Amino acid sequence: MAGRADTSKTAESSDKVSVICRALRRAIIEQALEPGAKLPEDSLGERFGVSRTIARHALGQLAAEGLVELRRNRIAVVATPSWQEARDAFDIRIELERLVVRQLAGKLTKPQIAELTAHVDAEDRARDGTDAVSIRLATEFHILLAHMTNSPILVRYVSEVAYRCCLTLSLYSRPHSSECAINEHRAIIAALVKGDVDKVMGLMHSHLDSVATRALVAPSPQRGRDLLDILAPYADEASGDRVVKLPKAARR
Amino acid sequence: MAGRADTSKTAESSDKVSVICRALRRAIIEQALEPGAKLPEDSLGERFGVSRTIARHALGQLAAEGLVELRRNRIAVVATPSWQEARDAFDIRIELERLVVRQLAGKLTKPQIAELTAHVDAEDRARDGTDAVSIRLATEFHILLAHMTNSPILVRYVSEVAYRCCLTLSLYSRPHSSECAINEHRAIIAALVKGDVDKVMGLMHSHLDSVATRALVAPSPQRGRDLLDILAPYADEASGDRVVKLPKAARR
DNA sequence: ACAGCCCGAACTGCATGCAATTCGGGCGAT
DNA sequence: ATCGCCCGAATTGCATGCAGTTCGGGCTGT
Repeated sequence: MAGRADTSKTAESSDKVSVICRALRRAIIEQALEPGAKLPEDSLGERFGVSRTIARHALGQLAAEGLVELRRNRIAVVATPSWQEARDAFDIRIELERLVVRQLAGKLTKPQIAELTAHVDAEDRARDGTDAVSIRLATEFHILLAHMTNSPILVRYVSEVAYRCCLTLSLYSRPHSSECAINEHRAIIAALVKGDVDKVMGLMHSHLDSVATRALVAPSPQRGRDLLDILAPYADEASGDRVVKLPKAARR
Repeated sequence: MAGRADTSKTAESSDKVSVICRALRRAIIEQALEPGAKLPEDSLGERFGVSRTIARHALGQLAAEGLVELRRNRIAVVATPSWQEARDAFDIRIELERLVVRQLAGKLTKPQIAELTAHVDAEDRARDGTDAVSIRLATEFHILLAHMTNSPILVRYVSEVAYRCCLTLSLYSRPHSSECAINEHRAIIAALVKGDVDKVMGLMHSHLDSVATRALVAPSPQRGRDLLDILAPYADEASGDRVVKLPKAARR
């Protein structure tokens, strides 16, 4: 009822493909796979005991979700969103999740409330564990909320954009100090139960916004890591003076 | 500048696959392919001059977008969203497009304004043409707006959800009386140029909302077309009295 | 040393082939 | 007649094979 099995109708063709997708998604949001990590089809196929065809199909799905970047004739890599894209993703996420809580306010059933509080408790318990797990749990809290709207489309979009945000956090955030404040999750649950629509929408907004602004620390001139962009301002003067050599270390 | 080529980084692996995707998307939103239409892999491959592998991959992508439904070991079909899903899609769309115009208000460049008005003029000119074309143009107007935000993610989501809405219109709408009022498009452009954020957000909201409510005419007891649901209320009394026969015509 | 070229290895793009499953029509039983 | 079963055709699920492209390291010339 409350938490559905999710394999229902959200694409995810057969089984093997979706298994790989799930595994990779999880690896990505737990930062076991960093942005830019290579994902050769054979390796994936070998690791998961399937042929390249299937691995390839899975990569296609993940690319459609924006988690993976596919370049023709080149090895697929974990997506490396630009800072601007990260900010855009958070903006979208804010709107979508406001919609979620708007639909949910005052409509939660007892078992749903129990499930949510149980999840937050789990988040609490995981505080001593690795960052990876707590990040995943924090994200899953939001996805759990989306599930409760019973709107598959909303679930899909919230999930996707939440994953993307996770991805960007691993790029642009500091050691993410317990990033998704657990107390804010509790506050959201409380406001949802109380049925105060405006309050809960405000809470969700500030919750996400604070995560975004705390994490996405300004266009940070250096962290941009895209060689071309970094060099752009110097390009004009390149003729006048010799630029520092970048023989090999600069690649990749 | 204004209207980008879009083949940039939004997944869409190589070429052949994305060609098929685009063709099918278009066929779907122009209602050449109705919801429920079968999409066998071989036929597609044959039609587009590729192997089943590629056709299959394309179907996977479209399924990820929610335009196609994939069932294990069964022929893929054009998605048939439930009425509730249609309503949900419109709700999401409203939020997303409000975000679009919020970002755009007062920020449009001259050439962008020209492009928009040119598009609306094209919509006007197409009024005598087939419904299919005018529906497509109306949808493309919204996607064009999204493009101008320069946010690939927003473009992707707005496009997807707009296509989905198109799909549902072909299911639940009446002959859609020039459904996406062209004048409302003009009004939106005007408000965007004027830079009145609240006004334009309101306009977009009511524009989409009116399309939604005018088209999605209530849960309409009959139009539901899912035999099982229709019969559900009668199931209890089935033992007492013979139900009208439904030998073969009832199927599909 | 250093840059540039070159060639083998690695990898992707795609088609094809085979096994498993579903579909659909005809045939026999009721 | 109608229902149910059964079997061939259609179709999917997946692996493999081959051709074309990219990658990366060593070699050569300067």
